[in-house]
Amino acid sequence: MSTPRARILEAAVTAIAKHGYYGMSMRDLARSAGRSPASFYNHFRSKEDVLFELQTTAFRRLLESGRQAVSEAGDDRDDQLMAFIANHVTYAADHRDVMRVLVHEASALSPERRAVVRGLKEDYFDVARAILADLTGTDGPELMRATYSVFGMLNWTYGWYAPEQHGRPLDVARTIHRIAVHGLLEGEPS
Amino acid sequence: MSTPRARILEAAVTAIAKHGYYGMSMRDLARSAGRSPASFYNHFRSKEDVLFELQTTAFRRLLESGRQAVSEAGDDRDDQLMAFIANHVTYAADHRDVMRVLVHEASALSPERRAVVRGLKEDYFDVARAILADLTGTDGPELMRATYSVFGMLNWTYGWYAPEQHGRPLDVARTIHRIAVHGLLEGEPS
DNA sequence: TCAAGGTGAACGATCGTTCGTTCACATAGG
DNA sequence: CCTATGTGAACGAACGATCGTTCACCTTGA
Repeated sequence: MSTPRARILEAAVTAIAKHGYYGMSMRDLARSAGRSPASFYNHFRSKEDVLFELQTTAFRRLLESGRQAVSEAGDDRDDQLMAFIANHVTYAADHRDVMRVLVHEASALSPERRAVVRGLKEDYFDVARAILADLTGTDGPELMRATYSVFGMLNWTYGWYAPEQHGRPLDVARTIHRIAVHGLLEGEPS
Repeated sequence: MSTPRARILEAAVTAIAKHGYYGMSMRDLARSAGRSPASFYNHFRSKEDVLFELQTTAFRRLLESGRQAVSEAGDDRDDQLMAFIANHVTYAADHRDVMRVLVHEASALSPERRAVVRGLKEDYFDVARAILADLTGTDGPELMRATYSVFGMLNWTYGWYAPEQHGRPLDVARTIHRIAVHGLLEGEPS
């Protein structure tokens, strides 16, 4: 069963990912969701509400599954990092349009709502930062640069990953984890 | 001296980076550039022309400076990679709005123009891929995953780098280069 | 019979763009 | 040294189209 709300959200993810928030018209969205533009307003109060709901629910899901994956990975920091990376890459591969909306369309929200999303983003960031802090023993700007760099590898995947060319999501996760921990030259003399 | 075209392009970069291509109105752009909306059309044929010119000139500049940096780095692959990374990070730090437009706004162009930009992107990608291929001895999907991951670290910088918090651009470049080559655990027992 | 959810039409606003005109200035003819 | 003519760039106003949203009304299932 799919409620009207769910159908609209689903169509909105696709449309926003393709054309951007401002590039998606309500008429296009309604047509994709199989209803009239007017019907939309029986389920949402405004266009911005849809974007906000998309971003918050997706981020909460990602945050929650990330925390759970880490907690199930045991005490080894390396395993925890791999679990975090694998969860993120798998989620991104399964919800590419959602990831694109998360990365691209934060600035279209009102300041208050943008702050909510930013808060979720920081919570998620801190999960990885804590692991990397223990793993590397660094802190301060160097820890921040390293954490952001790892997130760079993770967040960029939505833009290039194609299953038929780049292997399974877990292959991508392993590559990223290996680079993060050992670099490209693992096992070779430097 | 700044020509009218240059002033418009400058204002457009800022406006598109802030609101997105569809979110930037011609009236806002004209006001930021200190002229009327009508005057704009004495210098450009359409709104899309501005985006296209922005993306192509910026990408060509980045591509050219990247190639030059690599060619000046000598024969050592590791030095070449560092030169490529440093050039990219420095450019991104000096032109953050441009980088945001490059990363976010490719889909607003017509298919033909999008293909042109994609071609530049692939040329730039290949510069790094060639270095990484020699450096790691890998190829195929694993090489692709690794190259994309390095680009992830690079392209993500525009979103988080703040000079007052994260050191100089060269510090960021060194962190990324170190992770790419040796990983986070350089010098430590694994 | 009555709410819940659907719709076409229309709202005012704003979109990218064009139009007709004016202004500043450069060049050339006498 | 004037004046005439041409030109590039500026402008306010307006174009038709489309924007997000609302309204009055219709259908439908309990």
